[in-house]
Amino acid sequence: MQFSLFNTLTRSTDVFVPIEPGKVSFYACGPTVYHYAHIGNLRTYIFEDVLRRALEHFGFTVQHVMNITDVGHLESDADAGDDKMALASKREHKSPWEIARFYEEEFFKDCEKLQILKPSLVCRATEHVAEMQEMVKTLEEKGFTYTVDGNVYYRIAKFPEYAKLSRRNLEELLEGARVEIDPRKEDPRDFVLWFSQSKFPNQIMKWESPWGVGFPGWHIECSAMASKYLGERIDIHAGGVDHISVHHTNEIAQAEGCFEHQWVNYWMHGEFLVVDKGKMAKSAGNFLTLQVLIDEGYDPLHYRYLCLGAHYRSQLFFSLEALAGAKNAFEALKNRVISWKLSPQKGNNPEKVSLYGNRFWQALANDLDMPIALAVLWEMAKDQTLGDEEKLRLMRDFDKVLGLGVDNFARPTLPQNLYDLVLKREQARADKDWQLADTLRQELVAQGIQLKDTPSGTDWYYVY
RNA sequence: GGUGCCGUGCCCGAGUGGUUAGGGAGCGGUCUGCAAAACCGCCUACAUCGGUUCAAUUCCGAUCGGCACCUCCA
Repeated sequence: MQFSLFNTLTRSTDVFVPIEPGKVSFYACGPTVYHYAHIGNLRTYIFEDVLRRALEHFGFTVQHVMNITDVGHLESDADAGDDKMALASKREHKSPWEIARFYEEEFFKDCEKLQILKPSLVCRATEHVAEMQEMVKTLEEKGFTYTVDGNVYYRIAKFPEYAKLSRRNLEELLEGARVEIDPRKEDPRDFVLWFSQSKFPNQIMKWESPWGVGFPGWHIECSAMASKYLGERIDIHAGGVDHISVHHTNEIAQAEGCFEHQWVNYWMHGEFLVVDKGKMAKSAGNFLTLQVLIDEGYDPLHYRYLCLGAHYRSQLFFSLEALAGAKNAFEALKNRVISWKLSPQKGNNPEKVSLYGNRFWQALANDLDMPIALAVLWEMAKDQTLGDEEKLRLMRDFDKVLGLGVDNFARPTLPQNLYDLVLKREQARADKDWQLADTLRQELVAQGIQLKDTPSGTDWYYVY
């Protein structure tokens, strides 16, 4: 099966061919850890997780590296009132390092709840400042930089392919520049590799450097760490669409300036989660964390399921109504799977089984077309010519990329007092005391337990 | 202001030049002691206006609307 992916670099869906047969080097831009991740951020990590799982299914050994940006935005004098968490942390008298570590841990807790596989390797920017400085030095030696007042700038003019990923022309960038221009720059489009003269004079995180005491520019960490762990040639580099025109463009300029050859073969970008007022952002009002959804009574996997329903390159319109729909679908699917587990009919339809398997994986192989894959999954689940055992086998296979935790789906065990009620009602039914039976059922419903009378006995499940 | 993407039924969301994915919600039926689940059926679509075509939701153009990027940002 040919596995194809949409490559931002070529703007086309290309057959994936790794540099080294059977192996994939995969770098995913990680979180900036001075705040909780919001569900928009998490959508991107779910996309990357599906990508990684799909690669593994198709037989590749994936070396998945993710950075933690724990420097760069931790100025002690953040824009007043803008970053509530930073202010809160300040009140708690935590250092930037403590803040960073705290949110890094929170981030991975969220990922775990969403069943996002942990990267093979996680690297922190603060622990790789030396590597970044080395890269800046190399760029300096090759003439890609200039230094003014201790700030080292990347000279865009020296890298003609600068716009190859964003496909913007440089004049447009100039015209569009709406931010204040650093007068030290030769060209407004140049960017900083090392700051010794920050616009944030109270920066707490500082390092010695050949250019002065300061801190690295926003983009150098990814170039330096990705290259350190994955080499000078990388198969896949992924992130959010917002990174195309600045962050990844600058990463390319840095890395390819150093190596003098193509750095990354496939660039992949996940689209945004959007809400009424636009993309989810840190402005108050549309900033939802996973915990908020949990507090609203949702399982993190409901959110994962919601994300799986949309293609990663399409914006997803988030609403609680949409999430509720995902929740209902997920719970219904879960209950089906549990019923397959409880009374597995063998079934004997190997042709159909392999057909469904092929269609599902074919969809994934077509640039991770998860919406189509889910449609195949539902068709399979409702196919009465398949046995439960066959369906379960397919679901377990599909779950390798869905990551919904099919193996964990189980009929809940009831607390003794509720189980006693179930038994009591069964006795009432046997006695044909329908009134008592219905009363008992209502009591259980009030406790969130829905009963299901079947020819082989009474079954139960939680209603959410 | 510049650039790009998008506008699908109550909601989320695929897709295709002609036979209308999938899920959720709703409605009706079968089943059930009654339910629930399941199954069957129904219900709402392709922003607007032109054009190309035997035929357009699908191609082209315009308009309106939304979003994103150009600036830290998933």
